[in-house]
Amino acid sequence: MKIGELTKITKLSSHTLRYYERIGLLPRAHRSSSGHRIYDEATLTWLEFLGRLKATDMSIKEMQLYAKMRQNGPSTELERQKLLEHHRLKVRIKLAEIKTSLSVLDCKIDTYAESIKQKGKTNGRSNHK
Amino acid sequence: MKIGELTKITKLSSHTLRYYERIGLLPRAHRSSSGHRIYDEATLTWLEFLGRLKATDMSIKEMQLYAKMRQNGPSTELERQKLLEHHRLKVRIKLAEIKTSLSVLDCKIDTYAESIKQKGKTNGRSNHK
DNA sequence: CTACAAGTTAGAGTTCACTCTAAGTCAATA
DNA sequence: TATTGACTTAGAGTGAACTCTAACTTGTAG
Repeated sequence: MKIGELTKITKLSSHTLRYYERIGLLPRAHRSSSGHRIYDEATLTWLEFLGRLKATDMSIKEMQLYAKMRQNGPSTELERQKLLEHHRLKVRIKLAEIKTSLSVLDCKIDTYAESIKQKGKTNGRSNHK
Repeated sequence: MKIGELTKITKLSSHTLRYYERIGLLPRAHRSSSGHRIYDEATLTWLEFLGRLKATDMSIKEMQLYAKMRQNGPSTELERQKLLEHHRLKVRIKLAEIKTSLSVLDCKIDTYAESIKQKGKTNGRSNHK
């Protein structure tokens, strides 16, 4: 498939896709006779996985490292596993942090709800005319 | 308390604390006779809450809006509640996304574990000498 | 009294992750 | 044949959130 089709599937701009290739997140795509990039299914699968890493806030630098190891074949599998385990740990910590913050948010919202309800009551009494 | 003490408690640099004041995330701190900033408990509490917003990836722009409403007193409580509810929704979505990605990560790590175990077996057989 | 650590300001610099521009090529349609 | 639109490249520009610099003043320990 051509770059335009891939932008539709991945919601990444063609600029971004070319940028990813430039910095080594994507392997150099095959070119058509006219020099246009031709992508295959494997690239799509890889982009989907990159999306997961991005969704969990992995930095481009770390993704580049992972991508490079992947290019270097099966001998890097143990390293790759370790990189992902390390990342997973950070994500778990972040997840716990978000959960805590979310309950603080819940609490704050409840406080506002209480306060606003209270104001309503007061206004009700004082605005009787 | 002075800025140095606050940096130790909040783990934010004095640069950042002054930056926050400059952009309106923190109200202008009282100054000592010599012009040094003097912070009170309320500022610390507010910084802790800002930390929760930051931990859930609220942008500085949105925090500025919230901070401004806060400065404008109780009449903005309903607006503030709505802002937080809107933010909470985004956080919940992000949380779900992270959970999904985390299980993809688990799966990938398992795949590596399997593959490496398999390699171990093969080597064990072929390296019997 | 002298160091020196900690504070002040305005404003410049950095990093990240894109995002866009300019100038050009190529493929398909009216 | 002319135009339209998708593609190519190298490289410049952007916005977010800090982070640091320079030049200066102030507070405290020896």
